[in-house]
This record gives sequence, C-alpha cells and structure tokens, in this order.
Amino acid sequence: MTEKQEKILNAALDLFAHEGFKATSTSKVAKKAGVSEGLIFRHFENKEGLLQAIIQQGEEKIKVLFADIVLETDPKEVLRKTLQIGQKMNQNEADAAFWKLQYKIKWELEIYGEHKVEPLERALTVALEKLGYDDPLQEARILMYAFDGMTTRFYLQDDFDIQTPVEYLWKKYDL
Amino acid sequence: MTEKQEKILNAALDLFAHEGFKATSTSKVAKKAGVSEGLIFRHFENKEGLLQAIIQQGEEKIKVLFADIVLETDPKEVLRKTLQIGQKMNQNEADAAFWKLQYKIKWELEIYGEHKVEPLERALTVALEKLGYDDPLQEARILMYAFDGMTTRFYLQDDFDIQTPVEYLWKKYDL
DNA sequence: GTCATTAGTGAGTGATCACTTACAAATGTA
DNA sequence: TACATTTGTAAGTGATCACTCACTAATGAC
Repeated sequence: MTEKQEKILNAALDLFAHEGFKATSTSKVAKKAGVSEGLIFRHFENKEGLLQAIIQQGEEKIKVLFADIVLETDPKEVLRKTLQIGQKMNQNEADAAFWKLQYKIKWELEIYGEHKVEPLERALTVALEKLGYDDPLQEARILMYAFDGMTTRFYLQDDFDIQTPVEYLWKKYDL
Repeated sequence: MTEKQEKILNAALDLFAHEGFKATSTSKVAKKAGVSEGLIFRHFENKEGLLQAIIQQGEEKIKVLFADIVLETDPKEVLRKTLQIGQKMNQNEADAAFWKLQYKIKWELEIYGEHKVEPLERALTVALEKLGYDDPLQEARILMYAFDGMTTRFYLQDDFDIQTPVEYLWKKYDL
C-alpha cells in the first residue's frame, strides 16, 4: 500500500461517510487526496472497487472490535464490554467516520451483513445463558437491535445523548 | 392533485425507496410515471421538491399510525399496539416501500426527525409508568431503539424473521 | 547501467445529470 | 364563443459523471 493509495482511501472514507457513496464523485476524492483522478482507477479499478476496499477494512476492524468480547468468559464482563463498544467506535474522528460509513452504507447497498455481528451474538447468548435467561438468544438479539437503534440515533441526531441509555442498560442488567 | 401528479409521486416513492434518492434520475421517474420529464419540474419545481412532497406525506402517515396508540389508556394495550406497528407498516407493497423509504432517507439526508416519534415516546412512557417501571422514559426509549433496530434488519435482511423477536417482547412485557 | 514494471499525471471521452424553454393541448370562466 | 390559465410535451442546455488513454517519473532486479 503506497502513501498515495492510503490518501485516496482516507479521503474516500471521509467523503463517503459524510456525503454518501453515490453523491461523492471520483474527482472530489482525487482532489481531497491530492492525487490525479486517474490514479484512483489505476489502484482500485473503479469507484465500486474503492468502496469494496473500504468495506474490506471494515471486516477486519469489526473482528478487532469483537475479539476482546468473544474471548471473555465472565458473562457480566461480556455485557459490560458490549455496552462499551459505542465508546470504542468513536474514540477519534477517523474511527467515528469509519463506523458511521458502515452504518450508512448498509442502506445504499441494501445489505445488512449479519455474518459480521454473529460472533457478538454468540458471545452475548452464552453470557445471558450463564446469567439464567430463559431465552438467551432472543434476549441477545433484542440487546443488539437496541444497540443498533441507539447507534443510528447517535450518528443522525446531533444532540443525542448515548450515555444515559447505556447507563440505564447497565443498571438493568445489574452490571 | 392531478392524476399525473400522483403517478409521478408514486413512481418517485418506489424508485427512491428501492434505488435511493441520489441514484434515481428524474428521467427514470418520468419514464416510470409515463409522463414527460418536464412535468416533474412544473409540479414539484425540482428533484428536491419531489422528495419533500413525499416526506410531507410521511409526516401525515406517521400521525395516523400513532393516533390509535396515543389515545389508548390501557397501558398493556399501548404496548401491544406498539409491537403491532411493524405489521401495519407492511400490510401491502406500497406501504412497505413507503416506510422503507422513510428509514432509508434518514441516512441520505442525515436527519433522524425525532419529533415524529415523540408522541409514541410519550404514550409509551405513560404506559410503562402505569406498569410500575422505575425509569419509564428510559425503558420506553430502549424499546423504541430495539424497534428501530428490528425494522432496519427487516428492510435490509431478506430472510429476517420479525415475528420471533416481537413475540419474545410480548412475553417479556407480559402482554 | 539497462530495462521492465509500477506509480502517477492530465487532458481527454461519451453518457447522463438536473433543469429550461418554446410551444401545444386541455380546461375553466365570462 | 372568446380568452386566460393550467397542464403537458419534446427537444434542447451546460455541467458533471465515471472512466480511458497517451504519456512521463520512479523504482527494482540483474
């Protein structure tokens, strides 16, 4: 990966996240990255390839994000770490743009990518089973739906306070 | 509202919902509606105006959807009716496309439109208070986040089974 | 040092975009 | 019937789109 290749990816990530994939022109990406437009097509073949390269990074980043949780054996710690994912996703501006794009792109591509969250689903199910829930899989899924809903709000609603609902869930699950 | 005006709106709704706003050209809308492209601009001024007309319809439809719930006084019935919204939203293809667009458009416009769901939030809060929840507002919000997360999955994941989680919540709230 | 490969440029390309304009058909009103 | 207004069309418009091409600069292998 050359320096200019990375500059293209970073510029594309930022623009796709904030303006949308379809709404971002390749000329805009090139300008922001400080390279000629032709170079994008040399390295990524076409605009779709550029997007796929970013999504590819996403697959790896999500594994890293979940790795810590999947290995955890203490059930309450699994829940605690899950509720802390939101903070991890938005530690800095680059990460925030990255994860926002992951949420945003779902609707432009019309693909949820459920396999990506499956490891988390399994970890949560095991944890909730240990904690004595009757239907741990359904409870895990409801928690994940709520998390997705909260995250959506966080990215779309400027003044959204994510702290309060997270703390509420913290209390609710007695963590 | 002339016949052709409605045809334009319906064609636009369908295309915007399935292809996206930015990705849908005005010529495509005209072709699908069976009118000349110029007529779109005569009636709706520009492409943005066409979208706004659809969103306007959304504001009214959401009020109708919630009206029944807001007037309900029995707390459990409020919860039951809330969980049944999902079915109401997808009674027929036109409705499904309409509500899908409402979800989809949020990410293209980057606006959540929290005022639209406020009446439901209030109704749920009152209901959960009556049922003795410590923090009924937070509980109401978590339920709404979960609902949003479920609906997102429903629209993006072809084989998503919305029935099971709804039934789980039904049991959980003892309805 | 030579030569093949890769990285990078910048000026194109046709296609498509949202939108305009000039004009005709339909409709309402007296 | 006369005429003003609204509804509708078809053929444009310049701008912008994703992408290509001919070319040069840099790098690596021997």
